[in-house]
Amino acid sequence: MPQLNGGGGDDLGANDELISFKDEGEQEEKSSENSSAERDLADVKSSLVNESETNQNSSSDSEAERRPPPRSESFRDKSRESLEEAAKRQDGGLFKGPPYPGYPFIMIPDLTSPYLPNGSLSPTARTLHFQSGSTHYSAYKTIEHQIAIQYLQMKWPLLDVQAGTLQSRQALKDARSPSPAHIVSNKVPVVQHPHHVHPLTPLITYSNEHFTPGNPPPHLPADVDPKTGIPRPPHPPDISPYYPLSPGTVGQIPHPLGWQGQPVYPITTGGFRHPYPTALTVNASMSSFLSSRFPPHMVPPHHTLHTTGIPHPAIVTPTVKQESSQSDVGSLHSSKHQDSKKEEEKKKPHIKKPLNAFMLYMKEMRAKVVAECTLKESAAINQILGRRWHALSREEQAKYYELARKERQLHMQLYPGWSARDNYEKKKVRSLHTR
DNA sequence: TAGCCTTTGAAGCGA
DNA sequence: TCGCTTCAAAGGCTA
Repeated sequence: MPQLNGGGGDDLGANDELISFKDEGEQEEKSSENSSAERDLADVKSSLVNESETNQNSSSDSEAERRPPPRSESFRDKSRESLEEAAKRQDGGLFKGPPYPGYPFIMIPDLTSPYLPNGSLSPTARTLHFQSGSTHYSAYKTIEHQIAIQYLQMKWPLLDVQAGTLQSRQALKDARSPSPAHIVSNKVPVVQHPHHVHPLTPLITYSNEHFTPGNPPPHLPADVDPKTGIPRPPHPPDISPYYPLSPGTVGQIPHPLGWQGQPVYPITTGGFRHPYPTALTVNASMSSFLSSRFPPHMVPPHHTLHTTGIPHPAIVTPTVKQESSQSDVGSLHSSKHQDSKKEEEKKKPHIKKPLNAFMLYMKEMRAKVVAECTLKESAAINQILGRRWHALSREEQAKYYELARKERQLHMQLYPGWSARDNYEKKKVRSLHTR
């Protein structure tokens, strides 16, 4: 497993996956990623994925430059000309490039100076400094700092963390992703498009409302307010920006990214009986989160949101049971129904497995891939995402491994007795029948 | 309408 | 310990 600290960690991925990146040079990785959308789209559009293809014609130099040799994307090299032709065709129509300027490439922190005098990052500079490589990662003193910054960019893909560009992008954000905008304005979001809900929302919900629009650009100290210049408390190295709260302590922990000492986790403990002991503040962000993670009928109206009792995304209330109960109201009151209802009530809510690193990555990038191409089938999208996952640099992958690790840690804290076996056995019966 | 497809990673389980 | 299996998300597709 790759580790942020270089070894001995728990679960940052397979070493064999990352070894190949060590000698390939991340610069090529970045460059390849820049064009990965076109190639991915071309691949998918031409033939989705033909796993049976061989590497007989894989001697393309340009291809070798863009892709790590160990990752023999066998299907990629076949009919390269046709793929390029397909890409050209799509380039003129279907493929329009990333709809979000600088995203996801902006996720790559760069300490060079592609920024405009006002601190913003010119679109051209974004591309250029993206292609210039990632050697500046070393400028970050700690991986956690890096993750925190990247997290800000992940949380709001449309939000240019560079100070000064916020207004120019506000229109775009408002039009396509209300999350940054409404958080900025502290207004209640009206509609949260599922595709633009940040996939890491489950994590964010534990620390939402803390990322104000003036998040410092990566090249600025994270603890300085880019607007006011007021230094902010640095991120405590021992507290995760994603899971800083633990039962009983969350109320006293000011979020490291919080502003002017604002309590980030206002905790109300009264009457909380949910498996999640840490009462989560329900606000605009949470409302959006609920809308995206739960069926509409499960999402209470915003005005009824309470500061407690918010289910964790991992908890799936048996909606079918609820619907069936509602449909039976006033119709049947047989004892059989009542018995089954009691049994259902006794059943524990379905606690889902915590998402792994790739799942987190998929959730984040799915909307982008869908936006770049017209594909909507998850099977095809996942193929693209799987390849992009392998194309990620170690740092980028480590970011998701770290998120997944924290997700599991939180999951363990919230559900001490939960085991993957609980869900495993439920579907095992079905699988035995179907497979 | 349930299940499949497709991806990676975590976890469980049996040998 | 190793290898296999299941599940997590997602949405179109299929029987």
